[in-house]
Amino acid sequence: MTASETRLRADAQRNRDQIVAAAREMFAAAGPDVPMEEIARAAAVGVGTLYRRFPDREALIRAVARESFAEVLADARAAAAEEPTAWDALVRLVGRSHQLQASVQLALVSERARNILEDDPQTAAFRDALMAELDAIVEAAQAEGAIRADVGSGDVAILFSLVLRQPPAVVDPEMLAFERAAVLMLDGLRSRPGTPLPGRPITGEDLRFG
Amino acid sequence: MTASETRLRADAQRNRDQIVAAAREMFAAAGPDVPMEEIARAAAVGVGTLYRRFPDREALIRAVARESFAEVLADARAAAAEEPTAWDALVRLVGRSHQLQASVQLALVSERARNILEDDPQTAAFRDALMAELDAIVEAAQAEGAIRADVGSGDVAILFSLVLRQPPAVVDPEMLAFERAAVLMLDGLRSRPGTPLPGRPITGEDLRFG
Amino acid sequence: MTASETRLRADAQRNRDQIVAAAREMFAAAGPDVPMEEIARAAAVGVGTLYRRFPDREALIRAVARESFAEVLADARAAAAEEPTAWDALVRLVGRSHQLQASVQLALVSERARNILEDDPQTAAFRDALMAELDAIVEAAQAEGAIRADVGSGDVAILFSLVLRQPPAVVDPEMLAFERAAVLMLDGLRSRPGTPLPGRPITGEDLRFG
Amino acid sequence: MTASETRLRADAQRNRDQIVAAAREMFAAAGPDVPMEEIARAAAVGVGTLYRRFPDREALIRAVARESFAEVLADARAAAAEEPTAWDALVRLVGRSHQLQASVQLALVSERARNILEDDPQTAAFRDALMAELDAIVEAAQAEGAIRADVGSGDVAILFSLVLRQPPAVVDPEMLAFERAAVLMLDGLRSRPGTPLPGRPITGEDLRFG
DNA sequence: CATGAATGAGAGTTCATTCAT
DNA sequence: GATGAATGAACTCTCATTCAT
Repeated sequence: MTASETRLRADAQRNRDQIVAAAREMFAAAGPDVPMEEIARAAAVGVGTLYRRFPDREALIRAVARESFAEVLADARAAAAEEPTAWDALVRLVGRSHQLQASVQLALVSERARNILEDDPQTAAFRDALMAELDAIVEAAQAEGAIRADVGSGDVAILFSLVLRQPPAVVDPEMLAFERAAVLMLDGLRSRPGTPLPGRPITGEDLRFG
Repeated sequence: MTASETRLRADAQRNRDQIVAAAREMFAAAGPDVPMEEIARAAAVGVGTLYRRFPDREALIRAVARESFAEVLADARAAAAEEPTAWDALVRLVGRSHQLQASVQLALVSERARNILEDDPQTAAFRDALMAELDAIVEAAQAEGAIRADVGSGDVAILFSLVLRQPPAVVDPEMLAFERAAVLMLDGLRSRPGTPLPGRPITGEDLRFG
Repeated sequence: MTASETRLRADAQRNRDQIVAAAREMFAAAGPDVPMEEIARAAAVGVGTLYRRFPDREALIRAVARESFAEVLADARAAAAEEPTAWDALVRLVGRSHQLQASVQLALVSERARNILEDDPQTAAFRDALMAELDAIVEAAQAEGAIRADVGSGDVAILFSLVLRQPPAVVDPEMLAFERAAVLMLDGLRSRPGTPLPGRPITGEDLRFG
Repeated sequence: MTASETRLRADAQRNRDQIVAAAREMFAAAGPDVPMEEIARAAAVGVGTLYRRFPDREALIRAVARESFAEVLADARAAAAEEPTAWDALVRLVGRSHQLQASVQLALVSERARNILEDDPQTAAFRDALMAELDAIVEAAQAEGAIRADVGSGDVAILFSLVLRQPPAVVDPEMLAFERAAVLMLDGLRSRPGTPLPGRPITGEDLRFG
């Protein structure tokens, strides 16, 4: 999708997609240090092919992050457009946990990945767009009176990032533990006489730098 | 302190302590894969000494986890004993975030560490004791009418584990972002007409197995 | 031009020529191990094309060496025919340093290339013809009384090969360092009461085998 | 011998020496790209040991070059001190061809090695000392009337570097081909009505930079 | 006991060569 | 015929672990 990437041959494109998909899963499952060879195997290609497409691990991480971010962004826009209220949009976004994981993993959890993505303009662009979307939703939700006025979109983003991290996998999914946690967090955001918060609302801007 | 470890000579004990302390910091800072040699260097001992005390990396991880868990457990007991209400005890526990991090990191975040600790009876014992303590606190808080009745101590543990993970380090600490998130979560637990939760309360028992 | 190479289509021939020319430059500049892909790129063809024409690196090395030797041979013949004295022919040959480099590089400096060329009859034929030419020139120069009688054409060839190797590139070309070295060596060959030489004259024959 | 290298344990020192010796031979025989594993095998150590002592190939190249240069320098000083005339000292130096090879190989022939050594202050220091020694010898030889006045020590260094390069190995050593070439070159330097040289004498200074 | 040297397996990366388009 | 994609072997370098000093 980059300007600098000319159209690939059909089979090459298929391989590329398989690689990114495999990497995405393996990064989510085992962190950004999984052996390249395993990623290649999972994508059913040789290592050489992987390296032809992505000069090094960093390039692959960037590619995965971009794709993930793009999906999340699309999701956020769809939620804002389709849900009747901003609050409903927020609820829907949290519900997407599974799809958000890979990106959140990479973007926020791993030290290494963070450093890499920090310098990637494309990722930065996606993140900015995503924060802009969230800004709008949060503001609208506050106008609706649905969530407390003393939080900013940065606060919401952080809460989201917390619930959406790779679940410890220690809990039986049938137990809906994370769904419950999400509801509890949303309830904490609700517009009601709550405990006063320390500091000042965290904005999207506040999350821009490390 | 293990039964299997006979009393060490004073200097040997000092070495052991330095090693665990160094390992704890480095695990927290750089994950459970930091080179053993670096840990040794940080502890000002040779690798040989490290290996004499801990036969392999797993043993070291277990030792660090045990120590961290022991501190958290002591903390929880102190909170229960010293705070006027169970709710205050909960608030105090969340506030301890910084001290909890290392253990939570190891115990919950890293896939690898999780697998190792899963089979360690000592760690299991600490975890059980900790969950028992939390059970009591949560129950008392519910009796006080401080938190909603439809949550279990497992729900609370999960919420805690979420806020206590290694913070993304992307946010200026002056901004108090994590303190704010903690308050929002606690507010979600408050006894008030909240959104109905899916599933059933998660108990401490529910967290026992993967 | 080989018997085994049937006449190529015009464009194929152009490709072949570009490849050899590119290889020649890159071998001279970066040794006989330059990536095949880079040679292909420099020749503005795909690797596949390169491999269609030259089954492997050795074949390409041979082709470059043959072409270079052919040029040197032509040069030597022209010098012998056109210069008034044999001595002048020798001087002119040394002066050709630049054009000789690529071939000398490949033929004499790189261990690997030497081994490859050793078994190539075409290269051997060129070398033999070249030595024959040099034989004649040296003999004539001795008859002229221009150079000492106690050297053979093999001695002269070795001296030439020394000055003609890839210059260390450490010296400013404006300084004429290699031109000066060439003159000094030629002066050493001059017919004058010189230091007696050890051993016996080296002939062209003597250089035939490794 | 570096200030930064604390005294090694006896066995470690022995290994280190074996490694440098092995590397020296293999570099001379097969260029600066020989597989590290082969060097290790030749030195009868594991690769790990090699890498513990020399963090990467460049460090090893530097070590070999330093050692070689040091020997050459000692040799030059001894020659200047022990030989009756400066001319004899020059003759003796050229005769050392075999011992000079490795250093000359590394320092002057391989593009790669040159780049590495260019930035190494120790190597630079050795080279400067060596050039100073040669300066003195050449000047003395000119005062003796033994060599022509229109050459500088840089000219002599270049001539030396030419004869001392790795001999093509194509010639039977019994034939004394290189000894003969050396004599021819020395004869070219002799003080006699010779061909006028182009440019101006090359000094040691002139060789300092690329 | 402590130390740090040595080992060797394995991960990342490059490139010659083959082959589908 | 030409192209550039894919493969896999080879090489460099790192690090857990063992062992001589």
